[in-house]
Amino acid sequence: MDVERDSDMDSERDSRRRAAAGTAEVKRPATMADVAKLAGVSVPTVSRVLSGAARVSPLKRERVEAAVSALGFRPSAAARILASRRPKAIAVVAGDTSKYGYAETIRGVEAAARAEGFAVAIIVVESPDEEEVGRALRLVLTQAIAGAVVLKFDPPGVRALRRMPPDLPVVALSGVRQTGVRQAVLDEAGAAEELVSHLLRLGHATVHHLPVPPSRREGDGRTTGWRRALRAAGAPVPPPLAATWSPHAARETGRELAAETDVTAVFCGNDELAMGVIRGLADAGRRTPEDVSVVGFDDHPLAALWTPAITTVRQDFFGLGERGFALLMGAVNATSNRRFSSERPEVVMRESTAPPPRPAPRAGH
Amino acid sequence: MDVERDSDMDSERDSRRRAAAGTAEVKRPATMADVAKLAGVSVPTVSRVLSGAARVSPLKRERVEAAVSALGFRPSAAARILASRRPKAIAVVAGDTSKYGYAETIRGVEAAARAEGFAVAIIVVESPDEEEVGRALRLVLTQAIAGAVVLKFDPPGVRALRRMPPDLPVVALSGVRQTGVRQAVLDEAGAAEELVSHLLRLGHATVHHLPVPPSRREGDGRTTGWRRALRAAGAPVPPPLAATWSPHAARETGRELAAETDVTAVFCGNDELAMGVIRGLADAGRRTPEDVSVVGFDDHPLAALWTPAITTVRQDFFGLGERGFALLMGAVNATSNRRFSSERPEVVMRESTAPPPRPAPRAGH
DNA sequence: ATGAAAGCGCTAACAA
DNA sequence: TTGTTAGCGCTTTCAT
Repeated sequence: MDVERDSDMDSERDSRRRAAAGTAEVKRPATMADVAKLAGVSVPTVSRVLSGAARVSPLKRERVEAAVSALGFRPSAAARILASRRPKAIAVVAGDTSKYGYAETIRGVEAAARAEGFAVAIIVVESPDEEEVGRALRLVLTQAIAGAVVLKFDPPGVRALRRMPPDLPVVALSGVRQTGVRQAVLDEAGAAEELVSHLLRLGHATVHHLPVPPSRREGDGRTTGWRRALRAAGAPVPPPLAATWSPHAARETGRELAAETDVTAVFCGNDELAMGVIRGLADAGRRTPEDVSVVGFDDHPLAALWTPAITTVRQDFFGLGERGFALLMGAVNATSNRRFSSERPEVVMRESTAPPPRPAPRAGH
Repeated sequence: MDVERDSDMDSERDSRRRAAAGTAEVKRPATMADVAKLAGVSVPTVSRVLSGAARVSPLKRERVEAAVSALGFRPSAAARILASRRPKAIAVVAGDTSKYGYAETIRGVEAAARAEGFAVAIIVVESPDEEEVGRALRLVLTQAIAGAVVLKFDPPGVRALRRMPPDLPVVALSGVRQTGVRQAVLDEAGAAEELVSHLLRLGHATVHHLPVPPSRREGDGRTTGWRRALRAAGAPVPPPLAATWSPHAARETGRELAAETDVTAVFCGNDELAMGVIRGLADAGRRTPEDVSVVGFDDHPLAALWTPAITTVRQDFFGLGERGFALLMGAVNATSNRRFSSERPEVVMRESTAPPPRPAPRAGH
């Protein structure tokens, strides 16, 4: 393994820096009192300089700044929060952090938070079990935070949201509207309905649905929109396929679907599932979109690169995260009492959809 | 948009809960003193019950617990940290959070941290600019944290690491060994060398390289391993292609590569780039692996699903994150002075590699 | 504009 | 086992 050459001195350099910072005292980190003494001012004056709140004479300000850098002083976050009662961090509670939608949403929250000087603490809730949710919540509550954003994308998120203490400012992020809770949403149902309607208009007799694991018994917004589109068109509503987050399971599903020649269109709960289905279909010799149309959801960064490029719904997860943070700040600073923010995702037509191979019995209107 | 039915009462329920928690006082959150008074014990006893540190008589313990839940008491994290000097959070500093390797690494850190009761604060450093790095660092340092894990995957990470204060426990995570800093690594160079050697043994005269944007001038571990393999085999070392993180740019590169019939093998800095290259090659009518072999790096979850399934190197980013956290805890608790942890990623053979179309002029050794 | 005094809400020593 | 006494290192009145 290659070793960086320019860094051999790092540890030595560190200890030198450490010694320089120590100045008079032994090893205890410098406090504001140390700075005040060295600068010949009072502690509150140091505080004023550092927080920039009140006006301080240029002379003292200068001496304070000099003392700060001489001592390598860094204020204690804990003391600051305790005294001011204004934590500069929020928590994000999520069932996952790695999957595309989750990761992008968190990225959006983080970017918005960082712009306001807030850090974002991540707490994942792995399962909806009572115990696991409790553990996660306890972890959230032992942090010094101003509020929390809960990703209500899945059962763990739903459970966690339900158990958030009522006096902590909370914002829920999801695809389904819910009253009573401050929340930002993406109108998934509307977009799903539009996407499925498009398939129906292409002439498909119906559209099958492979959902992602739903956050609610009734199914999530995507499933709702799918059902709505079918009903509106008078098309039969086939039972949803077995929900999964795994593209590999979806590939298996695709192979099985290949045998059923009456399925000509599949609406997948997300793009990764669509990729799996397309691959499974191909394994079994059925082509997309010539034999079977397949659509996804989310506009995963690789959806446009897939063969064929996947028709999908672009979800602005990053923006969802940003809106969630904004809502939370409104609550934290009591600067706004907006409780709801919604955006409509946009259908993106690509190559994975086409009319069914043979005119379907009851073609679209 | 559909609205959840069971939640219409939420806000009303909340206010009821709030009122119940308020009991005697107005709206100030309950403190330990309140609990102590109600339970008829001293404040330290309450503390003992809550932290479980010292033994408390069953009677008092019970009364304390009753008081706690009656008041809906939750200890102040800030006060706790200030008094105990033991923050229960760490920071992760990263140039990105969404890309596969980053997201998985963070997930690993978070999981390990959560198991120890630590929260993970994410701070992203968007660019290596002096100013941006300073901003991010300031944000890190205004948090009450026990230490930090820095993802040294890119220039922002490298810069941030360099500027971490010497008295904060820090662990670097990367693919390249560096002395002087506590770090966990993946031996990317070794694995890359193995992968490229495999291509050479297949009969390719040389292997071209499309790097990800490197963290160092000399190139990262992947590039180093590639060069080493070529040199060891006496193969020519072509100039690396233009580095990028974008699969779409890689697609363009693939299209261009299609014109150069002497390139028969391409080693991509990660799987997403490999996907782009394969797609671009296909756009131009060249097939993988019949005409051109393409390999990636990381074992992205979609690499096995791609057509053709991509030969790559499986990187255990999650494990990297876990190891990083463990190293950090060793430093924080002064319980271990291990400073280095390395794992060797594993080559995964799949379908995107084959011998070159025509026997190359100087076939493998 | 500046300093003195008084906490913020908890944990850590210490004594009992 | 329990209570008393001191802080932890800041920010916030409140004088001046």
